[in-house]
Amino acid sequence: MNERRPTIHDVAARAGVSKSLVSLAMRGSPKVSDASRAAIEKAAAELGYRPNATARSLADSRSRTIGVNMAELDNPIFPEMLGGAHTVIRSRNYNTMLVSGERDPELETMELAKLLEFQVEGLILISHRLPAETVRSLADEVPIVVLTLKDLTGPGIDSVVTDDEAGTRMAMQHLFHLGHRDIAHVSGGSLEPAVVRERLYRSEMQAAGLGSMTRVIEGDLTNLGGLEAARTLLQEGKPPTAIFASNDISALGVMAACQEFGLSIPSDISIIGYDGIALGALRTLSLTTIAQPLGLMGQVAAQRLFDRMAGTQIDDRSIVLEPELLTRGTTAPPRV
Amino acid sequence: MNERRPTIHDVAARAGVSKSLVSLAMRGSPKVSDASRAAIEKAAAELGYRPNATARSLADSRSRTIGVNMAELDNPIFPEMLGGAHTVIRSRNYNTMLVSGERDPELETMELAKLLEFQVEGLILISHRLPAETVRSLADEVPIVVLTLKDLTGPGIDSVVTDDEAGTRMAMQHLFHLGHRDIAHVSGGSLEPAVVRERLYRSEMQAAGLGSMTRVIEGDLTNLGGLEAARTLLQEGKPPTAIFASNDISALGVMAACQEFGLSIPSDISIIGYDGIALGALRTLSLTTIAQPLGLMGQVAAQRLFDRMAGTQIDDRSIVLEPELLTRGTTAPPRV
DNA sequence: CGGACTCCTTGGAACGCTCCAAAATGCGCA
DNA sequence: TGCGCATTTTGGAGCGTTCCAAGGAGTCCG
Repeated sequence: MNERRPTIHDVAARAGVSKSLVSLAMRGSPKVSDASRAAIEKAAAELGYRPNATARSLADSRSRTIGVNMAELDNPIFPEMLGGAHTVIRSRNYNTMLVSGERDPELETMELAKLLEFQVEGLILISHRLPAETVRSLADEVPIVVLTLKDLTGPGIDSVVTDDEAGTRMAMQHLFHLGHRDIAHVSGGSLEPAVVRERLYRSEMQAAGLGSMTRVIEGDLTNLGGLEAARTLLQEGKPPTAIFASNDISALGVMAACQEFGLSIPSDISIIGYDGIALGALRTLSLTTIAQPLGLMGQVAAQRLFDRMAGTQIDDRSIVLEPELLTRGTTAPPRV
Repeated sequence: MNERRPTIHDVAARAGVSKSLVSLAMRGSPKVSDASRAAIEKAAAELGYRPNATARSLADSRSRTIGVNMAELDNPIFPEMLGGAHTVIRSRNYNTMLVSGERDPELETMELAKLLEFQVEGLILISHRLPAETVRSLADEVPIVVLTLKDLTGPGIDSVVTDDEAGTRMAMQHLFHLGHRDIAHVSGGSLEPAVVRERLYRSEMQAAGLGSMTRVIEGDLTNLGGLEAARTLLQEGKPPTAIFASNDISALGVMAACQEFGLSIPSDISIIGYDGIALGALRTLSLTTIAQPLGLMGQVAAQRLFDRMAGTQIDDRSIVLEPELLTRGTTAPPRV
């Protein structure tokens, strides 16, 4: 490796100008004469000069960095959102500092603290397990956008979500239109989106006069959880004609269980998921689902963050995007 | 947001000591008296003091940050590797700065330049599209570990790969043992691992006296590529009894094509992939594959990087990990 | 030819921390 | 009581930038 990296001083010396002028030239200021600019660029190139972003951050107290927290890697919706956010961040010439709390609130708090020490100018929480209070106190130091959870509000906190009520309604209507009446739900635990989906499942069943057929089996949004929930359900006796799973990953588990029980999809049983993970489009799976615009959510989150950072006085709010029904191969009319 | 963040001076003033002592205390130096330490901690807590990592980096010229490049997000092997690397980086109390070149060498070069400006102490290239020369010149400034490509060597460059020759041999032996002789290969383009896998497929066929049955259809490591390659193959006439795909994602495409052609897996046709993506374990898919220890590869890469950064004089080399056959549901003896 | 401008260019003071040499303090013991 | 030594504490000089007020060099015009 190198001895020492050349600094702005070295460039200045070599170009025969002052460090201040080099600083201006490096930032493309229009008030540098063509002659000086040329000399500086030449010197910089010869020395292999690279500006030191750390020093720059310190001097102008702008880190040009956004912190992103992603609690879990095993559900692909999060990397997809990350991709969207990342694109916007890069296009603004900012950097992304990524941390992961691994679902452990304490670890997560520490990781976020590190981000703040690095002076990130904004925070995107792609998924988190923090108490609302902690998030609020962080928001006191830096603007925050929370993805997928809208229950969290407060000064300096925005959220980006999709309309889970509408989405669930679309899922149920899709099944109703196909002629299903005996529809079970594999739920997803106590996190907000799962709760909403379960609630809407129930109310839609009720509204369709199918209150008595309502069946909810506890899942946990994982593949295995879906598998086991569906096994439990199918062991009980007469299978429903359709299952609405709280997310795609668990829907895939449900599919596996159905296959184990010799049910063919969609002729014996229809399955619909929620999320729209890229994976579900694989021809092998072809999962009907309610798609959230995952990449877009990430983009919108990042954009919102930049607006906020720009200081535009804007209200704290949830940005609600619309989900979309993707009819693929796992749903069909019930057998008559 | 806040007016101004408290600095070490504010803490010093409030605790009635010098800034130097606060600096020592904050870093847990043993030479601070208990009384001072208590006073400092109290003051810091009251002010909500947070050390400024940027200033610290500048002062001791250590950024405590590792840069990671991930060219593409759509093959899940990369996020899995990222997860492994991330864990190690965090455990060393370092931060991860993530960039993505989106398969565009020019963009990628710019992104990496930004990382260097941020004074990252090491670089992990989880996937990249850079000319070898560019990588070598980067390695002049900072240690680099390259994942999945071993053709790249040079001072300061290490790589972490799995033994693709052994892996491919395992795949072929697995099929041979099951009794397959008519085995086709869906290849993966010109990147190194795919080339090796294709070469070994050919030589294994040859060695088994099946040179005349060798059939390679051009794929591109994507799902769609696999789908189309397999369609082409199956249209040709008599299908092989087994297909070895260059990676899992394309193997899933191959599966879809087989289903389209009414072939059931594994009774009519066996399929084996390569990579061991988590997804392949989903019960719905149950893809037999040669697993690379993806998370471990990321961990090893990060560890290697830290060794290198510690200045231990070590040879540049490829670290080669062993792949493993995961026999799942897509392979079986051929129909007799 | 001098003043008023405009354009460029400059040195020094931040930014918030670490490092270092040196000063202050405290303690044991002769 | 005083000296030596170990333990604490301190101010100042960086780290590589940006920012700013001010200085120099031309240029134009009366």
